Amino acid sequence: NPKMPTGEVELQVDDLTIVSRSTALPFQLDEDGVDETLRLRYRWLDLRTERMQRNLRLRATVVAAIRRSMDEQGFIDIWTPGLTLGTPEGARDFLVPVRLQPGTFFALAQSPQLFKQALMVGGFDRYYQIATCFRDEDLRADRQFEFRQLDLELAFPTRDDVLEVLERVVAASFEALGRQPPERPFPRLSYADAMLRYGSDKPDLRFGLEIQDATEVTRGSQFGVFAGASVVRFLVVPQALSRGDLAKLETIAKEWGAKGLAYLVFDPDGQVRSPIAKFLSETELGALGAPPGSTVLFVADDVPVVERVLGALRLHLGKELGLVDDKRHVFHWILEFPLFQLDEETGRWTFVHHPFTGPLEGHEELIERDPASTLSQHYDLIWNGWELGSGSIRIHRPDLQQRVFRAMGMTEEEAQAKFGWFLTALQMGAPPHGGFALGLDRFIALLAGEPNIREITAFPKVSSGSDPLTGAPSSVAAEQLRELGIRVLEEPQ
RNA sequence: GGGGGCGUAGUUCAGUUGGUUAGAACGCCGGCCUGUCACGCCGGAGGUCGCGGGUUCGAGUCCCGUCGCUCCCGCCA
Repeated sequence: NPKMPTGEVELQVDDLTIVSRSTALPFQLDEDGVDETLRLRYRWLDLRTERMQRNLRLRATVVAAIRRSMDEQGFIDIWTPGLTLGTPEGARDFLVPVRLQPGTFFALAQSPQLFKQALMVGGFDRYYQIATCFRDEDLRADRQFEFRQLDLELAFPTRDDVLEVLERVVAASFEALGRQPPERPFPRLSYADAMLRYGSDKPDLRFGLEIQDATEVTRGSQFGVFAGASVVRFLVVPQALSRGDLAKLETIAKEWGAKGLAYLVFDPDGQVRSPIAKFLSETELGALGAPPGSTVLFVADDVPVVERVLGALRLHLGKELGLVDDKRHVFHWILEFPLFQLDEETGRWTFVHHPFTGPLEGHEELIERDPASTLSQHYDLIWNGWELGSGSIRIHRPDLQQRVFRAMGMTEEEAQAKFGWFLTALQMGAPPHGGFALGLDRFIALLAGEPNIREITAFPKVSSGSDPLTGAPSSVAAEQLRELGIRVLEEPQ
């Protein structure tokens, strides 16, 4: 049968020995759409499917290419501990009780961050590792308790040196799969620009539909909502939307925190449909630059709300109206994130990414004076709207590190208690350094065209955090707990 | 912690405005078939409609609760 790959092969059987028998299978391996829990419970069968074979082989190919690229670029692979010191900041730790010292706990590493910085002080000027990280937070399509990241750090790098390393790794991965690598260097966009034009710090740049600002035009508007808002921004949708479309969009806008969604529909015949048209002058209407056959969607509010809502609408419309070109692959960098953000619970300044991120050159003296305006040397790598990873040029001077801790309301004693060993390390001739962490699972899921990272993980957990294959997690024997000096207050259901 | 979606044979699904013995395909079991290749033909087994409660003469269908899965928000330095 010429239609089959092995259609020209014919075997003549002389002798047949059955070496292994099978019971009836719980599902058929050539069928799509089998319930995922069932697939995971019998993962050894699911792994036989073409999809899983393809995905895990793709994963191995990419990992091999990454290691080759890192090796060629002069990085050496060093392991850092999985069992380490817990940190109250950041993600929740997975805690591991310690038998030899009852009442104490290790935390499973959330990232090798401080260890890799210590490696820089230790004279390994190009380190990398495919590190397993653990975070006890709710699972998502793109998040598991444990995940792998390509973790790397360099001594004496410029920001562009770091970006170059990553761009080569991405290109090597594409090449290993026989694909055309994305054009380099990847486009770069400041955080401020990204928020202004796309309402997101990880915009999908496969389509335009940029957010525009009308605050200047509407400042003295007759329309009170516009006149009173901090900012008024809008999207010009290249379609005259129906009443039903607009109602749907308003629902979305409200879900994201907007009080309402003002619109102007410019019908193809030149008519304007809108409850607010009467408030707007010819000058105001003209300044929007919306042609017939389009719709203008306004959000007027404080800056964060406007950004969030229009960012969400832009993404929704991009998909809904088919503006996203699935064949395109857009990698880009977001640069110059703020260093601090206000913690709404405590009212204190806290770090945006982690407290070891260096301030942007020239922004050092803003740390105390104007935390909100202090920009950092942090950068994110984005692929089609997915955050693939992030990195920064770190703080390598102990005095600067202390100032950043202080700006976040941390006393010297607190800083010592939490990061004392690390501050001491910085005091002993730490070289300037910086690095990156690339989320391997997300990267590979995207390369494989899979909608979630379970599909590129051999034995993943489901979103409740349990493993349908082994049944983990489980309660443990009383004797085990006694040995650890632990008493359980809540029995499992 | 919050919001949306899903849950019916082993699997994927259908199941009318609530109505009699809950169906199909594939799989499974038995039989037949000496050129098959999604083999074919004949026959058969297989259901606590996720679970619990309620409304009703009557519930797969309506209501309440609960469990599981999933997507999202919060969270994820």
